[in-house]
This record gives sequence, structure tokens and C-alpha cells, in this order.
Amino acid sequence: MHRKPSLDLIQRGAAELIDLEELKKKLRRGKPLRVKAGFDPTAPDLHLGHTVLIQKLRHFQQLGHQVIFLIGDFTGMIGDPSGKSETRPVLTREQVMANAETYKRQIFKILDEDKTEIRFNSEWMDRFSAADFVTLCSRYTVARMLERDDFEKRMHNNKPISIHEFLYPLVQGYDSVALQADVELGGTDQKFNLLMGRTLQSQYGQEPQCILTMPILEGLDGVNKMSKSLGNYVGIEEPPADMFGKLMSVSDELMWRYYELLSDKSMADVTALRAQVEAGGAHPKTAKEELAAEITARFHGWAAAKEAREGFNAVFAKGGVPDDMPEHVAAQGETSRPLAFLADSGLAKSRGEAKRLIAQGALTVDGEKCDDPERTLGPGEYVVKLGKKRFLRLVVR
RNA sequence: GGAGGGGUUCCCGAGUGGCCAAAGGGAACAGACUGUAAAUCUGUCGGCGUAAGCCUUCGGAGGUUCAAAUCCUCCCCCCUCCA
Repeated sequence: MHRKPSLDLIQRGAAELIDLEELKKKLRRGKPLRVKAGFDPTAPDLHLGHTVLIQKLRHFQQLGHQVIFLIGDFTGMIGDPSGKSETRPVLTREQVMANAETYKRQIFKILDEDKTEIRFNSEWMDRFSAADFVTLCSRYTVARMLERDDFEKRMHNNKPISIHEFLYPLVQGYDSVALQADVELGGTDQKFNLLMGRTLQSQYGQEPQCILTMPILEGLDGVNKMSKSLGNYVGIEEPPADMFGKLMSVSDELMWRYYELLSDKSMADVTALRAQVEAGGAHPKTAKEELAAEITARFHGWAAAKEAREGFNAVFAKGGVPDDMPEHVAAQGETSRPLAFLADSGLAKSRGEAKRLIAQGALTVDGEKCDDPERTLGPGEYVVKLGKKRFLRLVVR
């Protein structure tokens, strides 16, 4: 049996598919599959890490399947044990709906709105009775629950596990029952939760879903996973210049990872490019620019991407200044001293930091290095640069 | 319920009365080198102040003392073993 192109697309970039034969069987029926992926109701600011998954959803849409974008507003009350254990504020109905709107605005840059169903798990969980919960809990054992690597690790490291955290995988799994999902997508860190869906579906008399895991995208630091709280992310609604710049700051090694997980280039092309760079036939910086441009264009269009690329090179390669930078107005005198305006404008966190940075030679005014924190500037307009990335248009009156 | 261990600056982690804004490491930031890459070297890394110095910080609240992260009391939280 030769592989179908549709299976190639589904598996492209995926970490793991459970189970290939089952999926083939489902596909053979010819009916559109119900493909589910769950999202946190509290984090409506999507970043590139999320897009790995969303693009996979798009692949399914391209193949004619039904995508269910599930917002876990009920599970949000629990907090996914996979992440850091933060106490989650309980969201009001209004907040959830507002976040859903934000999601829509963002995901429909990638997904086809007509082929996307947006659901909330509070739809069925709010009606779940205590008895229903007991039944649900009876479908799984503590021992198996503790097999989950996160729980296992925490047990081992003497870290607390609250009982309600056991409910998260159970509810997520039950969502698949309620939605009669054929396939569920998630990051590799979600594997346990995804498998729970399979188990519970069989327990509730349904055919188990297939699960497809996608690799977790490393953040800009190349070490931790991309996340907002770690500040190593690229938000998909960031201005083109920021998006491009952040992608350019990524290490060469990480660039290839991004190519693999974020680019639409075929893997063959990526491999060829990498070989060329490593052989010295192409400059890694150029390869990085190509990648940054492709991703920027995905969210802002090619014109904006081109502009961002040119701006980047003008500012950083040729030492120019960005087109738009924050503006700060100071009165001549006390507040037109570097120490004062750097802190007042927020360019530096405090006067102490401003002083230290100046002492280290990080301050440039109109291209001239300035090492005197007390030198008051006269009336006029100045371009202030602090360090490599911080710019300010200073107006002194 | 009983016994014991622990909560330190962004993170890890030293510190058991003054020399502690608090060792060391990591992260971060700045400078050099570059391609706003990596690696490396150097420096900075609570706030205010030109400075002397002052203020805030060591789970929380009180107390002892000239002086507390360090001692005492109560409280909160975490962990281990036993039940």
C-alpha cells in the first residue's frame, strides 16, 4: 500500500501519531474527521509556539476535515498541571467571551473560519453533576494517574500535587467524549492528557480518538519552551519590525529548528539550505532573514515583511535609527539630564540603572557617545540610543 | 493526629547577632569581538542621592537587643516519616 499525500501532510513535522492504522481506518470511511485541540482561556495572546499546532489544524482543514477549537474555560479553573502551578483566577463569563473574540481574531489569520467550530467545555461541564463526576473518576486509577511524568516528577521531588489537579486530565479527556472527537492535537507535553481522551472514549463506548502530538517550540533563548511568562516569545500580533527583529536575534542553531517547525518550506529545501550554509556557500544571516521574512509575512503580508527587513538592516547593519521609536518630552534643565530623561521616559528602569549604563558607555545621543549623566541637553530634538536595542526620540523644550 | 526538616534578593543556593543589600552559580543587561548568532573576555546586576549617606528587602505579624536574615512568641505555607 503506498502512502497517500494526505497522510504525509498530516504527519509533517509531527512528533508522534497514535495510531497510524487507526487513523487510516478513520480516513477510509471518507467522512470528514472531527479534529479537536484545546486552548487555555486565560492566554489569548498567541505566539509562534501556538502556531505550530494551529498550522497543523489548518493542514486538516486543507484536507476537508472539521476543526474544533476548544476553549477550556472550565478546565481553566483547575489549571493544567503540565505547566507551572500558578493559581488561576476564575474568569467571568464576560472575560471568557472577550478572550474568545481575541482568539478568533488571531487564529483566523491561519485557520479557515468557515471550517472551524469554536466550543467551550463549560457547555457540558457546567451541567456535570457530582454523580457524573464520581462516574468519571471511577474510570481511571490513581496508579495510572501517577504515571504521568509531571506527577511522577513532583512525587519524586517532594513537590505538592493537589487532588483537583487529577481532574484536569479527566475533564480534558471527557471533552473528547462530549465532542466525539476523531483526532486530538496537542504538544508533546500533552500526551498524557490526549491519551486520557482515548481511554475515556472507550470507557464511554466510543471509538478512541487518534492523537497527534507536535513538538514544543523552543523560545528565543533556545532553551526553554516558548512562553509568555518567560518572555522568550514572538507574539503573532506584534508589529512587523519587532517580529522580524526578534527572529533575527535567534541563534543559528535555533534557526534550523524554527525552519523545521514554522516554515512552509519543504523539509527537502530546508535541508538543502542548511547544507549550503554549513558548506560556506550561503551566509547564515541571510538564511535567518529569509526565515524572519517568511514568518513576518504570514501575519502582516509581504510588503510589511519587506519593510521590516529593510528597516532592520538600516538600523542594525548600518547603524541607523528605527522609523518609529517612543518619544519623550523634557524641559530644559533638571529633566534634560541623561540621568533624568532616561529614567523618566522608561528607557532605563531607574536612575541607578541609567547611571550604570552610562558608566558602561551604553548611551549615545545623536550618534555621539555620551558618558556624562549630568550633561543637560539644550532645546531641540535628539535621537537617544541606550545599549543596542533601546531607542528614544527626545524633545527638549 | 505524632515526630522531624524547610520557606533568603528574577531563579538555584550560601549565610545562625554587627565586617550583609546579603557568598557562589544561572539568567538578564552593558562594553569588546561580530552577523542585534554562538563562543569568549570585561563590567553591572534593590531604590533615592554628585557624594557621605539614607530608605526598602531574607514567608507574615509582634518582641528582645545599641544592633536581627540570624534570638524569642504567635501565625501562614511546603516537605519527609509514622498513623
